[in-house]
Amino acid sequence: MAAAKPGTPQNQGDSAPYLEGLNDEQRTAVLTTDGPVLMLAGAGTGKTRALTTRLAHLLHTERAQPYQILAVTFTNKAAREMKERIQTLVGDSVEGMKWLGTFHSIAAQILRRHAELVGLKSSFTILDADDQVRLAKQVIEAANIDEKRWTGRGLAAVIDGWKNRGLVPEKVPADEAYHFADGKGIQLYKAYQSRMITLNAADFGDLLIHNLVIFQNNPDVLAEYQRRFSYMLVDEYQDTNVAQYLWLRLLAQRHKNICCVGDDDQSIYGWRGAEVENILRFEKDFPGAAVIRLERNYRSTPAILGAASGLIASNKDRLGKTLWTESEDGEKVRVRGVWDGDEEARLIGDDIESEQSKGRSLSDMAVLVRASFQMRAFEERFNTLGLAYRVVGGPRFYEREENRDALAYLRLIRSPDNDLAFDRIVNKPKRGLGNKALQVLHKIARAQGIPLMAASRIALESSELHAAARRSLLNFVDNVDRWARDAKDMAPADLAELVLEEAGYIEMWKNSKSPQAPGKLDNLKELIQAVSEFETLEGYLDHVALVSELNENTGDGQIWLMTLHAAKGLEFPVVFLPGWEEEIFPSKRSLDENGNAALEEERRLAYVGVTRAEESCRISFAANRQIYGRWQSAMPSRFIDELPEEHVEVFSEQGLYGNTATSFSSQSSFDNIDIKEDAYYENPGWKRARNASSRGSIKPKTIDGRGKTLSIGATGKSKFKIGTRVFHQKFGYGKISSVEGQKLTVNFDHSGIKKVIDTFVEAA
DNA sequence: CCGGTATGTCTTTTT
DNA sequence: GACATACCGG
Repeated sequence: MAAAKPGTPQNQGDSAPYLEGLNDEQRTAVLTTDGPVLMLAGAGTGKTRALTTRLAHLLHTERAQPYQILAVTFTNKAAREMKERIQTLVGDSVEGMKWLGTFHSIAAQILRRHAELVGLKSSFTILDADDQVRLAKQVIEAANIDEKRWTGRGLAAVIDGWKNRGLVPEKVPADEAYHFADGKGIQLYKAYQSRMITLNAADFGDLLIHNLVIFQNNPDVLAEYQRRFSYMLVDEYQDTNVAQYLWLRLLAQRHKNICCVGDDDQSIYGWRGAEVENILRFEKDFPGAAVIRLERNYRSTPAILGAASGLIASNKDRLGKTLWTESEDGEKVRVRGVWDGDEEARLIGDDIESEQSKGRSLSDMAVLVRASFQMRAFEERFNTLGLAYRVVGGPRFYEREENRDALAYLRLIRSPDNDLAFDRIVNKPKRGLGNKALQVLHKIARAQGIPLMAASRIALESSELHAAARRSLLNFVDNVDRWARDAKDMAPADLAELVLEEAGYIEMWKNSKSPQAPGKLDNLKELIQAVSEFETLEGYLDHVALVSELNENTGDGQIWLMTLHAAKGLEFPVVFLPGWEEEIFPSKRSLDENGNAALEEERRLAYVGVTRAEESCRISFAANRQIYGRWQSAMPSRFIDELPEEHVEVFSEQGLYGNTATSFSSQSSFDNIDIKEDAYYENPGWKRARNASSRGSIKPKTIDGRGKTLSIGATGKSKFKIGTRVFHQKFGYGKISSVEGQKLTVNFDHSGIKKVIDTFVEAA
């Protein structure tokens, strides 16, 4: 562990009321206002409190005016929360903090002011991920590259990767060109960028890249912002990518009052370009930086904290923290092995009902999964039980087909040059303007270097289109023109309604016999409702570009269901962590792509999961699971083995983790368990598991102090030998091809080769 | 031009 | 198993 080097708190004597109740470290973090500060804040250590108080302190002591503070977060939600909490501390002067927001929204603000310096107009549109892929695809098509091999999606990902690293096409290392389309990667990147300029558009990565270019080429502009931002604060610093890091470093050069807050153990966005390196390197980047560690945890019980700490200790390259708590001992972390995914959902459902019957609110409980496909089993189970639940993160509102279509209409009305919008809705609903007509328009547009709307007008004058197509296109163009006039003196919500109605778009869904149609109509109503909160169409479209969700409805009385990623920053009294199986968690795909770095990131994800829990943390794994419609056998996650056994209690039928009686404690904690609480031992699911395994006694076990971590995986010896024919409940008959501890590799007659635990097969 | 079937894909996700 | 895209036949 690196030695902590707390900075000298300036103004130590300050005794403003907002400082009350802070612990020493938090207080130091608030009062060390000048110079670079790295605040290493472990999970549940009151980070947000320290950070908002710090901002309040800067304002209160008039070290800075609200508009001189740059405060960046990653999500809109985090920005909103920060604003609200500062407001409770300093009141309305928070309104002056116009530089409080996400990286992207602040970069967009700056770019709008200087757009012409990179060849854009300040009215540029911001493209979302879907548009990016579409555009990338067009670029590939135009370059005559095999679209089967090199997809738009792939190109968009490569370009995104470069942008995350702050690389404009000219700066991409030559040897990286070969990663895509036989060396054409950079050329395609260039083509993509010039297409963006023609469209007067910027994607999310561009917002930052353009900022960097502007700052580097225009020292006067950079100096202006450097002067302005006398204090800077960055939340979730461990999630910054290189581009964001460069941006921050440029802006901080003058005053050097930059405070970065983060936790290297919670860096879980590496796959999106985040560099943990940024936080590990902070003291080198900013010599003389004060490093303040927040290590007192106010959230979880000692067992939960102990389990999490033990788990994360397997990672190398950590700055190192020792979390501690004064809270009372609570229950140990529970690990439960079950037969299959259905049973897992059933048992968790039962647990939730039993907690509920003890008076716990549903909104105090959360199910956190590795990947969203795991959610379905729980949704189904909750539905049959009649339990209210709420999915966080699911399909995003503005990414839904109908909403994107509606937005395309509005965007086209606002900027007729928006070819992407034109493409999207010119034939939606069907107007008889299919591929052929579109090809004509594209040809004209490309030949003359004009937008598709303008090309349409020319096509109408020519005879290149059939009469029917021409009539239809004329009608469409006239409509768009008329709506653009209407837009000038109509409330945006009224306009949206009028347009969708007159375009026949509402009608299209009303006539649709798709089972999803009613839901889509509801979404359109919601969208119009959302528009009505804005006074101008521009205001609305600008807002939408940087926000993917509607304002969240509160989750009172509903179980939370979300991915581990979505859970970062949240906390719940009871947390369920299902699906702790090899290949799912850690995710095989992730490991295949990024090896050990990915494994460490998966482990951090596990750490994030466990540390969300305040009182009760319940991990589970299933021996069999249906993935993509196929049954797969699964081994318990290595992360389960890494949990320190003193903090863990295993509830499972004996066979599941393959231990013989001797490798377990003979001391059973069964007698200590409140039967009402753990009624699942008598419920149908449990009985089924018992019958299915058709083996021995089922008792919960406590692990005693022999050995340091759990050994649920491959301990014990199997009684089976290579070559033995066996029978498995789900996979049928097969022959053993290898034995490793109690893991068997079996070649099943009908299900192929699988790894199974020996207690799940019997000699045939 | 449209609507049907075949084929391929399937983390994590904010902006 | 579900969904999206792609291609083919009417």
